Amino acid sequence: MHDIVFIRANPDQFDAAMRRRGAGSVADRIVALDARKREATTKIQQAQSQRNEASKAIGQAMSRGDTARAEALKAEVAEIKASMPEWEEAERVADEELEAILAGLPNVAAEDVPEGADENDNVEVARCGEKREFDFEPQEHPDLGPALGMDFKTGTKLSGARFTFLRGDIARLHRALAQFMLDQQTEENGYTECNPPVLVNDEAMYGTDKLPKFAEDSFSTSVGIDWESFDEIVNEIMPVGSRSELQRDLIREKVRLGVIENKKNRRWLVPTSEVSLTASVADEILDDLSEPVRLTAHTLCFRSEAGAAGRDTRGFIRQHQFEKVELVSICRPEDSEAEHERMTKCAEGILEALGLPYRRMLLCVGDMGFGARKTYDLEVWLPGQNAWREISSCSNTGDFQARRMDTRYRPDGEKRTAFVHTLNGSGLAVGRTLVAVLENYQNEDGSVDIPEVLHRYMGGVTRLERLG
RNA sequence: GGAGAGGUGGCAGAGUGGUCGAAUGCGCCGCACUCGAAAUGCGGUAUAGGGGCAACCCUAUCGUGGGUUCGAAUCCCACCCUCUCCGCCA
Repeated sequence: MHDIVFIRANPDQFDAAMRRRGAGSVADRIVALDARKREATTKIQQAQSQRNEASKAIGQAMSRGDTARAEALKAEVAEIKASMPEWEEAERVADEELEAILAGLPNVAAEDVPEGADENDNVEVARCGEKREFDFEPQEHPDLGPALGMDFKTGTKLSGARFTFLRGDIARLHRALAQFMLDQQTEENGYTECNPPVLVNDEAMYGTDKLPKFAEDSFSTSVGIDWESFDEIVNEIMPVGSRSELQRDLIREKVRLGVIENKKNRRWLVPTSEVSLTASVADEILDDLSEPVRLTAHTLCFRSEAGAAGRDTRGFIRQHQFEKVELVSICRPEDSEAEHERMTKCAEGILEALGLPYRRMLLCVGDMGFGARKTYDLEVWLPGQNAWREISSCSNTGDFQARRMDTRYRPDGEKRTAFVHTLNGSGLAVGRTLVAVLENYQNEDGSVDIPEVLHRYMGGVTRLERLG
């Protein structure tokens, strides 16, 4: 969410920033709506002020027993109030449109974010670790995995495409990775371990900029069936006189199957625990931010992958359900750049401990997410695919989410409040890390060595062997 | 799911139609007393929006959204949340 006061004062600068992010020029429209809204607000407030004064006088007249005076004043108030609905409507209309426009605009990119259209324009800023020399042709994980218990067939049988069933030691290795990541982030890097809900309400999703624009990317849930709204829906589709019992039953069945959505008890499956962790401070005024609030959680994440039809359909890279250890920081504006660097290092530390080669990419404006000011992606080397693949994304959102969530702090010694900055990063995506371990630590016979740091989580198992 | 109770400032808690942004207590800040501290006394202590160079003024906010009324923390409706008991459940 953007600062309307800033847009009002710097419309050209704002337009330039939005054009940079591929949004059109909107400042004129915003400023006009804002002016119209404030005009209406002022009119309403003036009327309210007069009404309040007159009402007070009526109270005084009544207590004196001067009913004639009271009646005269009542007539006066009626006149004052007559003009209000019109202005209230004008305010509502302007405000709704203004909100709709503002909620759909991406964050302003930081100045040091490179220009560019897509991932090809991202800039490599660092590379770490040595690519392993293979004396055989390394396999891709979808070829390697099934013999080790990565069962794509059963996943598909249960849930459809993009679901996988892990069985045996590979399932344990997956858990070990998550445990290790969580331990490192809490023990070494000072993050507080959290275990948040993964089913959240609209407010949490809106505050972390997943709504309203990206509703299609997440799964939503509902509880039971709201039969009262059902009747409304049925009447809308088909007025009472015109429908047969059969048609009514069909509609009823559609509601039951969720074809017609029941919004009443809706909750969202989080696409990332960034949503739960960040929104945990929504509506708060934080007292002390001299040290950033650092939160981490290992949770399931759910994504519809609506925009990725056909991409990465093979393998474990892009699943509807996956696990991730998330890092979130809440800090003062002056600390967020340093915190962004620190957070990225915390994510990199996992790759280094696992001995996985990676590179750090600074995303160009065209490839950045909606809410980000600046983003680093970490890409891990996959020798089987002979490619770098994203395994972490660390973003500074500045005050963009804080404004949506209304999260503030009190700067030292000041009476006023100011918006915090929020940052989020993966430390790391667990499933993709499993893929990286498989491809980087594979042996010619199809077994996979388990990195040393994971041994203490594996109960004596040091290698994944082919099953049966 | 059934029955009941309730949601008021940082916290506790009063307030059932008018001068209530809201008593009182606690906490916090300042001042006085004191060598210093405690105790005591006095004063202050919400957020947001709009207007003004400023002092300051206006408006809104008592879970949320509607409604009744000249006027709503107070009355009515819907929703959300919390607690207690019963039922069910990992």
